[in-house]
Amino acid sequence: MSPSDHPITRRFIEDAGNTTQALGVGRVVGQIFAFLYFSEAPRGLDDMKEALGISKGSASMGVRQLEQWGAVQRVWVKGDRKDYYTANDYFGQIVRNIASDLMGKRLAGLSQSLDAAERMLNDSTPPPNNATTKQPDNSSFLHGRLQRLRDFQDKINKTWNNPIVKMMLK
Amino acid sequence: MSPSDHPITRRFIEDAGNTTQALGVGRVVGQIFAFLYFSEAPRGLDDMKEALGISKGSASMGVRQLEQWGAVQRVWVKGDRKDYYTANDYFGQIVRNIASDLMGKRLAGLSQSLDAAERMLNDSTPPPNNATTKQPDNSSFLHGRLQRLRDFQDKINKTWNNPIVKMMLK
DNA sequence: CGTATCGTTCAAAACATATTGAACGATCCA
DNA sequence: TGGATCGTTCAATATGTTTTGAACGATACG
Repeated sequence: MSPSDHPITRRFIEDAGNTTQALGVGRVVGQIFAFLYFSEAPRGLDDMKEALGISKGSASMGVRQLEQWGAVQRVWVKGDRKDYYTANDYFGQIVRNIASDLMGKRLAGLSQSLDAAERMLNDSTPPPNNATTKQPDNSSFLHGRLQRLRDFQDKINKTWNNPIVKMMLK
Repeated sequence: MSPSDHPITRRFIEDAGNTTQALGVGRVVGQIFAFLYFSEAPRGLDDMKEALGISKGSASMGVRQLEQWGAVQRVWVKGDRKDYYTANDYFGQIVRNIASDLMGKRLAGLSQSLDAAERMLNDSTPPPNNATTKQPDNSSFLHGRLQRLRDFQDKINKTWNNPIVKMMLK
């Protein structure tokens, strides 16, 4: 009995697929997770392939993604050399992992851009007492905006790492 | 002087575009916001069109999206009947607005699916003392999984509405 | 060994989404 | 009122992403 046969679980599989797609992570990822989540017994690539109507390649890539996020766990079934998987239900941890993965690089990128900006501004800043240098655009405005960005970056990091927040999601 | 001419701001415009694209919200949205964020003076659709190399239609749609999220504000420039815009820098509020918009519908969808599931399960549950009814799949397993989903839903809502979290992002 | 059965890879194709731009209605001004 | 200048819309198109599936290497087993 496959979850994709049951009208209830079929709907959740659909929902999960739409959600992961909206997150920019591909629809099959969500589908596979939901399929496993509603499977009592572990499942292999061929089960997913058949139940969800996807290719074996998709199943392989999707399940690997899920594994990297700790959303899914590989289990050994003795006497069988296929890979079998089950879904984790520590949603809080999974969400944190995914968010870290998706947000992390982006915050690092922002940090780099801010550093680069600061460097360029310092290099091109004229000696303070040289009054003749033209200042074509209002560079104090730019400084202010960059500062606001730094503040925001800090706040995000602090909120994300806040123990209370961690606990609430755990 | 347009932000898109400045090497520093040009980079932020690029970053912002990539970020919003990754969020599944379209690249121009981020580009427009960064452009406005680094413009001291208000800007009109034609400014965006020229500075970012996008069509007027894109500028119109993107700026409207930003307006709905409270990320951008319309300002009147007297003697000109064009629409001008400036960027807000209450990032915390903006993030909350966007997250509510993107997450809200999805959580509502989950809620509906859970309700529907519960209804279907109740309808098809046999009278407790009728021992002859077949129970083809382990329905207690399904119940458990649905319950875990409900718990998760609750936790997300509570965390999101928690005053501490609100304050940290404000 | 040779064969069968896995999971993985990646170029090509299918698909989905964002962007364009011409047409349009609204508004302003002479 | 007529013409000019806005912003908006939406079908067509361009762009980008996901999915497929044949080819492949690895491993188990007779």
